[in-house]
Amino acid sequence: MKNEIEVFREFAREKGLRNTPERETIIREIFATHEHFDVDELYLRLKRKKKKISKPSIYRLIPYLLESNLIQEAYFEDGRQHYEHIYGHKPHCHLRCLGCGKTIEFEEGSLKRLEKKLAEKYGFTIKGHKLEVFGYCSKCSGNT
Amino acid sequence: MKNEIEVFREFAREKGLRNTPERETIIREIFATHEHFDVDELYLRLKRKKKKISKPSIYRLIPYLLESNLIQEAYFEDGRQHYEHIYGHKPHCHLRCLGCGKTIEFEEGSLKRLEKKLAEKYGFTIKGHKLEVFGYCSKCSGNT
DNA sequence: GTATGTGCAAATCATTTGCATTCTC
DNA sequence: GAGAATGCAAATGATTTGCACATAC
Repeated sequence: MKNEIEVFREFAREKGLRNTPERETIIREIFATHEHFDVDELYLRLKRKKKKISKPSIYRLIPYLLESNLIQEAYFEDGRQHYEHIYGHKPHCHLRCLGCGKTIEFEEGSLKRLEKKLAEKYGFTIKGHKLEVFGYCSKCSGNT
Repeated sequence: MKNEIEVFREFAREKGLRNTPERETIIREIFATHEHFDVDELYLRLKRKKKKISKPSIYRLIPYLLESNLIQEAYFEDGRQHYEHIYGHKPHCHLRCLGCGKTIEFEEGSLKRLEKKLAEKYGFTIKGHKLEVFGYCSKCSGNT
């Protein structure tokens, strides 16, 4: 299987975009951990590693990463959009604690069937879904 | 069944908040149509009806409307959070067209079972879920 | 009477944009 | 060499906050 850098190179070639060391650095950092990220966090991670990448470069890259399905939006919180890398991962949903923010990923096969059903019923071409379940984890239960 | 105004009055009393004509006007306007709304849209709707309500008053009320389960977040789009009133409605999910923004609401009973399963497996107290399915409607299919 | 809510104007903060320079293809 | 991408600084725009005045309880 191609790795994420190769995927982006190919995507860029097909789209007439250019590949740059900055873009490869950003992509490598995104895939370096399993963590979700927001732009500011990612920027700081890069800064800590002495990579001189500006925030606008990150912001300008994100639409392409979404389009090439390397990442997807995970959730919007505290006024910031959070993303996660999905290339090479099974599709999954999120269970989030409203107290401490802890996030658990889980798979849910039944949504495939649901997508098919909706496609037929409403004539949609389905591109994806986003399911978030929220509540309080065992530690936070009772605090609210 | 109590109406939305009564629900808020009771919520306010229990919380030690105050009820004001401005707040009732906002709540009435939210429930006046079935449409989803964002703060700016709601503000303009009120303005059109010659109601002098400021945006900060809307922003300050929203957390309480969420807490009292009169509204919930629907989706985040174009840099703005969109809400919908849910009091008196069955829980539902959204099917959104990435092309024209058209939104269809549908019910999905299987998520109740999923919630129960997650609660047991991870020890969570589940408060709710948000499922969005996206794709292209029949009109927009093929344009992308 | 007191604490809370309101409107206004100003502040904040994530994201976007203009622009001169640099770099890919 | 032309068109894209970069970094910087400035602009944008949603949301929040400070404050003086008004008002609900």
